[in-house]
Amino acid sequence: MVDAIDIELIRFLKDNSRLSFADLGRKINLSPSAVRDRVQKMEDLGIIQKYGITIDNKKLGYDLEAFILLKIFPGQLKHILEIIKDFPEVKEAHRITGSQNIHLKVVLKNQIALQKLLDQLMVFGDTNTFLILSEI
Amino acid sequence: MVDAIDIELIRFLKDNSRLSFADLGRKINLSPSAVRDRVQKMEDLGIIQKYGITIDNKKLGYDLEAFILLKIFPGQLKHILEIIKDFPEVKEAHRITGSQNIHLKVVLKNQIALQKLLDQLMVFGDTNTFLILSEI
DNA sequence: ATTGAAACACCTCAATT
DNA sequence: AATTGAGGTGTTTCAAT
Repeated sequence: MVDAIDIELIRFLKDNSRLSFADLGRKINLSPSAVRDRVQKMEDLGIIQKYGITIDNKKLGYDLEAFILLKIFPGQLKHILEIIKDFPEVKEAHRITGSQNIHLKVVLKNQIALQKLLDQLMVFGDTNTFLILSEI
Repeated sequence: MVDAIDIELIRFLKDNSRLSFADLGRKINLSPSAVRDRVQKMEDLGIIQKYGITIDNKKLGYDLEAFILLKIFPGQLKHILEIIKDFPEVKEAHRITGSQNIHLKVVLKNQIALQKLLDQLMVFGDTNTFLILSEI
């Protein structure tokens, strides 16, 4: 289904998703067409889900990043699952195990924006916020 | 520094980083050269940090994803900061505020792999693990 | 900062191995 | 599955505005 060459392709695309099929082929000694077939196969199988970019949010004026754990109040879970991705500040949302049921990664301009977001989230459950100091 | 057109370009590239400059130009009515100059400017400024892909780890046999909060033992922080990214299971690592100082996102084949990872991390601090049930 | 044009590279598809 | 070759498209560079 996926062989060692596919894993190599994934490795190079993870590092730079804008590499051309020709460039990828040169790196692993394969023709552009063969590379194309393999990449398309992985797209069709849903192994490659998306080609994206990483942005430096600080440089765009979003100086605050945080993880928020939510312990949703009884009966509110279905509702919050429907609306959580409509918050533009929420970049990632996961359901998790434990006494807290939702894990968010949020990006914000400043503490005031965080406060406003927490005010909104408080309606649905108890919040536990961890500010991100740096990437490692 | 960055104007509304740059933000538009970022928006399209976030959705599909393999779009050609010509395609991007068609979407926002700009010449390929102009698009290229703007994108390169954002790369040079470090606003665009990386072109990457999103992988469906489950389809590659990595069925387990988790967040791990670490409360590092006194004197161990410097050491773990140096080695944490050498763990192949660790996909993201952040320093955070709170009584726990490090937040990890890890991807694993199964519970046994998680157990082995936790055994290694226990040396440096107390661990608190949240399994990821699903993305929202 | 943007446009336009020419040379070059790349992508795609079909035929072939 | 991979390669090859051909036609169409995209990219790059540079001069001009």
